[in-house]
Amino acid sequence: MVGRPREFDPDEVLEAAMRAFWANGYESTSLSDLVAATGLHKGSLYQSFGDKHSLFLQSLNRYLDEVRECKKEALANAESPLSGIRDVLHGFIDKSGDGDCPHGCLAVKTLVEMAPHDPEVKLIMDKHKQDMQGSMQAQLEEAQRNGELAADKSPEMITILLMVFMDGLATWGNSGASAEEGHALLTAQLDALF
Amino acid sequence: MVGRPREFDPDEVLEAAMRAFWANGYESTSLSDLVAATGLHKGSLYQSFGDKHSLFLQSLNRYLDEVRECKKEALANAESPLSGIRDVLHGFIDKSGDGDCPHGCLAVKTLVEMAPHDPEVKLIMDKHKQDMQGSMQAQLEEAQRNGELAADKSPEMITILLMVFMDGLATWGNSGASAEEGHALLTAQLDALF
DNA sequence: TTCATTAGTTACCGATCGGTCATAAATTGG
DNA sequence: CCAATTTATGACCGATCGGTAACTAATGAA
Repeated sequence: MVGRPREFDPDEVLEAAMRAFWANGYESTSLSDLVAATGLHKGSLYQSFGDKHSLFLQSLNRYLDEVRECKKEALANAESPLSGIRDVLHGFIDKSGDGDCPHGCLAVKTLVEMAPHDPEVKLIMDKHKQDMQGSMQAQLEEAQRNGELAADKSPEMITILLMVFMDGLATWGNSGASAEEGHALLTAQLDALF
Repeated sequence: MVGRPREFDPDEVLEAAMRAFWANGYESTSLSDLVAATGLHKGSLYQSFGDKHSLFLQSLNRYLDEVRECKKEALANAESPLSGIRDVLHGFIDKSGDGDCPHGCLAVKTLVEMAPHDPEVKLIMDKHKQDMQGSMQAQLEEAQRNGELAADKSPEMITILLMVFMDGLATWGNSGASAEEGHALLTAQLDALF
């Protein structure tokens, strides 16, 4: 038996909630904020997504899925392993700063705000880190086999340095840096490492 | 005329409050937490330090003062301009992770959590950034004059890349990296840039 | 000793927090 | 049309939030 049909698109609602968390972080985003952002009422939110923490986890996963999708696309269309890396990272900068998205990176915000004391969040972030690290390192190893990356470089170390750099760039962005500055810094960092 | 003498050391109290904010961030640190951390009552906190936001600003300034003091010492005792830079940054890693301090960096936490929507905090952080950037860049320029740093390097770019890297490292630390890993990564980053 | 002044303590404030529940509305199967 | 089921809505919950005011305690100056 089928009851009353829902009047909203769960996907749109989750997207709206994600943006709210993205803009303000977990603690500073109240249920009222989420109600305002999504357009539906408290009860409906709870019925469809569970409590605030659960809604956050779903928002976070959605965000990370988009990040991974973005990475996957960039790597698929890349001309070479090394330029794939470049494309992925420059793409992240574009995504973080474009007009309709809140500034900064939800992943970094979450890492700083929640990971230290929230095991569920930490698990998700650790998994994501593994995924990013794994694919970037694989890419660099292939670049090394192709001769695109010098043999004396360490793919693992370069990968980590790039990931740390991207985390730092997201933080740096909070003090007002633009996307262009971000691209310039990333280019310099890549030149230093390759 | 002199009234009843205060029964606590304002400096110790501010240190305790700072650690509380450091460990949990601004929003997640409630007045009850601060009362528990400092040992005094709400009323005394307000009388001596103003409201929560004001107390946070004082805690933040105290933290940043310590950071600058740490930097100043390291530079004063350095064998050369470039090793001064190394000492400062490795010193930061030691300070962030040692036993009696909360993990991570209050500055980065604050940058991520508050700077985007708190102008007073942003001003403080911008000033701090200027200070750090200025002294590091000056150090690198001197290194360049001494021939310790190659002439074709850009002191400004290296400075920013190092600051971004340190921000990233603080974030990275939230997913469980140890101080030793931090030192190893910093060494690699320095080797890439110098 | 008295009094002004400052600090410590407690009870209390309205607002908001995250979360629940009873009810109304909308749908399909019988 | 009626019952069963699901969703939407808004009133309501206790707890906690940051903040305040009234009162007590301790001090030095007069």
